[in-house]
Amino acid sequence: MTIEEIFLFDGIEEADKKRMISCFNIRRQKFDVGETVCDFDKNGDIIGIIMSGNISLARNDIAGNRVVLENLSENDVFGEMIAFSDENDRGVYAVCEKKCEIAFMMYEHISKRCQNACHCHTIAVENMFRVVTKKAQRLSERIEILSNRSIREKLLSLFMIYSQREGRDVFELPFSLSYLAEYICADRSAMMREIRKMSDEGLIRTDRRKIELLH
Amino acid sequence: MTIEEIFLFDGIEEADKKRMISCFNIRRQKFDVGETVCDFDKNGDIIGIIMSGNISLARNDIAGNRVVLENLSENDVFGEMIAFSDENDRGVYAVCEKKCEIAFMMYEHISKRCQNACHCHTIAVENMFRVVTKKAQRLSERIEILSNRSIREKLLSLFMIYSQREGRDVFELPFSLSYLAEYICADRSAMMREIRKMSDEGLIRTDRRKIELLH
DNA sequence: GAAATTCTGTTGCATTTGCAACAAGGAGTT
DNA sequence: AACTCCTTGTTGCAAATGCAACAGAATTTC
Repeated sequence: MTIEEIFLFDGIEEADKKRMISCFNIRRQKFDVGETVCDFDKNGDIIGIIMSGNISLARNDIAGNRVVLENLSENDVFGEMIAFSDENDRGVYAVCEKKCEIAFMMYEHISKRCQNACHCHTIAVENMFRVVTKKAQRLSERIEILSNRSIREKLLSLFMIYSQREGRDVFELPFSLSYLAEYICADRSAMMREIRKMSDEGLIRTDRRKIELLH
Repeated sequence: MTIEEIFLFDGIEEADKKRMISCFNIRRQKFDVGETVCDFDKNGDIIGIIMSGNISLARNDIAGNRVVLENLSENDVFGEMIAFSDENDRGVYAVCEKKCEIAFMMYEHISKRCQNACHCHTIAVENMFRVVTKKAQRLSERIEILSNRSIREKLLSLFMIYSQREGRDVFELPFSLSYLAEYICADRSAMMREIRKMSDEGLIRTDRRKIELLH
């Protein structure tokens, strides 16, 4: 993926696009699995756009557990200005999950008006708006899942979402069961136990990541 | 609060503002406690801005429990386009918590360009962007709280956020303890028990909604 | 000011969950 | 083939949690 293809510049003419790119002062950087992509304690005003690969935003809680806040892939945006409250989120960082390339830029280039490219700026803000809206939707969806009190309800809630998304009762999770447990904020073994119980009771049928909702 | 004071029009000149308001075709409506403000099953393309009072966005889960997704007050925005995924969120509705007045408008008036008021439109989108960003921050904050596995950790996480926000170790929750339990998605009695335990262990000192973080 | 409603606080008990620990299977590497 | 790493799957046990039910305090409503 090239910088010109970033969603931020969708709908902007080539000439203007080139102008903006040099004006935005974008820095590209590659990362390997496990590397820290960005530490938000030090980089409050930076935003990153994922050109390729996967990263996750995480935090280490008081007990030392890694808590995954979000998983991001191509075309997703991250940055303290976008999603974190400036005061409270000490210790949030982005870490590479799959070899990735990130485009970094300063937030103010988007938020503040650039003298030369007024119209392009407008479109860029609209593009940005669409992305943040989608992000809010995803966060909202996760809250809906997490707001269930039992592991069983969390799972059913998530399974129904994926089932509807696929349009049928059988579907395959796009991530590992370990990750699923992390996502619904439950202990993996407790989750496995619950999945087995649900199978025994005839609620679902499963084979590894393949899930079937019965009736 | 008047329509002219809505954040959406911040930074727009009076004359333009008037033009936009008539163009946006805004409908104002008052609601009493308990009334349904909006049912998103039927109103996918509407957005509402709270002029005064309080509402909450909620969903009834499979078991019939009311699950609060968000609580909103003056100047907050809600609408399916803003925060819900169009496919999965059947059964989401907004309900009045404190006598309120809402300004309703169609989403496309903001998203689509109006022939007459191009520049104003730009500013409106920027204003909207700021609000959605703040919303994403709040959702993110709640996920951080919910991602803790125990009630104790959820409480500590929330208490620390409020304590930092106030700038000191003593603070008063802006909502009831019943609501707090709903917000952290825990059983109220279990939460009360945990609060007492934490007091006994000298972690906190509490008197109703007044909380003090010790050491 | 009385009545109704909500909020705060408590307890016993059954169930769910987390934790720790282990083991088999698959994928990828050397 | 041997090795490593990660995923899936399992279990016992202690601890945390939800549920149901109750009661006094505070707040709101009429």
